[in-house]
Amino acid sequence: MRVDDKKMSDIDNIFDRAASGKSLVKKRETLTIDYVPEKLPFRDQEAAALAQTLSTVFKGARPSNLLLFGKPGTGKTAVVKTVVDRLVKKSGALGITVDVPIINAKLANSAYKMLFEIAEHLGLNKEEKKVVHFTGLSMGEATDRILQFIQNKKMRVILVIDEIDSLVDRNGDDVLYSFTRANERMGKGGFVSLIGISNSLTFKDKLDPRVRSSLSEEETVFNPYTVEQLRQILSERAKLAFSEGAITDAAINLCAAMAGREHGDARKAIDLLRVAAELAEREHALRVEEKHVRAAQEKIEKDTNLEVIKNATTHTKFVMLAITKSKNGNTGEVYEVYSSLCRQAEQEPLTQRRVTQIISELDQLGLVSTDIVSQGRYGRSQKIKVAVPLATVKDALKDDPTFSDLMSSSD
DNA sequence: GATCCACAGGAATAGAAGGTGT
DNA sequence: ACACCTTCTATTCCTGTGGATC
Repeated sequence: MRVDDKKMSDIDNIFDRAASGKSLVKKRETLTIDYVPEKLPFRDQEAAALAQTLSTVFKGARPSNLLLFGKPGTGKTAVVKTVVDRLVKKSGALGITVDVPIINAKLANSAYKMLFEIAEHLGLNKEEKKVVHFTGLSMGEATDRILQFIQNKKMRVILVIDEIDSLVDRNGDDVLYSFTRANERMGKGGFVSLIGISNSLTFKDKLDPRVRSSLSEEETVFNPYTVEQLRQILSERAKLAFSEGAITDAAINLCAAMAGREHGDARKAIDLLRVAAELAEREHALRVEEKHVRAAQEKIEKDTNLEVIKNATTHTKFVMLAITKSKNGNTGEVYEVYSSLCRQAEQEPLTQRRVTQIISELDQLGLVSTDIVSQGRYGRSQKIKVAVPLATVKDALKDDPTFSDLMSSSD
């Protein structure tokens, strides 16, 4: 009876809210990462410096290459986006055409796909037939075609490569070398400037010295936001996003504090805010409170982990399961458990070498934690532990038919 | 102190998948 | 039709090593 009452009143609440046209969030898009506010608080200096560098383009010259450093969520991409936006508008007004493709190297997933995206942005594939496809050509060939195109059209290009460190990790700096060298080969009229955005401060060490000096003609470091700065950013954003009184100050403060605990990550702070709002709306709360923020934190973590495990290859899943099932978690034991799981599922186990590699991949993703311990005479091994709740692993694996038997068979 | 375990993790390479130009 | 491209997964072969036990 009571349950029914509660359900009825819930339904009433939904109707009431809908009827009064009131919901917690009034402008949802302002809570996404893609949304870039008009003015970025606490980043005036950096924006001005960037604008200064790029302004060279209006004098008809090539702006210096530029490297931006900073931890995730410190506003690097946002600053670039706002400045570039203004630049493009201004150049339109002045009748100077500047092309500013913004490419995310990490999302592109490979150097080749990145080149393909650059080609798309610059319109190579619209102008002529068959210029750069998404595979098949050699890297050098694809790069040459892009540069040739720029040269022929005398284009002014400021190429922004976000997460440039992941590009270099995967493919080395050959592509960057070609782009930095391009200007020497290019006649008058056209040019390419590079703006690299890097999360890693040690990124420069991985570069060939020639590329390094050329790429970082200028550089800017973005420092993490302080908790107080995060709080201000959030409350400003909340004013835009939420209806009057739909979120408590305490909730905002908590978001700021949680995101600040890591390294002043504004992206994370805003993610928290958005998910907290979603959770609050789902339970038809009158406003977003601290408990929603806490729940949001858990949900975000769980969702990303869930996603990663679900999309892993079968053997990676086997390894993950083997780690949860192994007792003391050293490599030999995990491999034993893994092999027997494979046999149960009638699959050929991979070599140990490959399994250690998979384990270190899992480690990098933060799904497991490893610790190298030496037991003297008894060898040297890793101690591997799962770093996510067991329930998350089970949740992720239960949809995969290969694992349904294994999961139910023991514990 | 020397030894020696039980691995860690680098290097080279293969081959399949999804493509290219000529 | 054929040589050749990149990327990803996986294998083979290999050298390196921290510290408890001899």
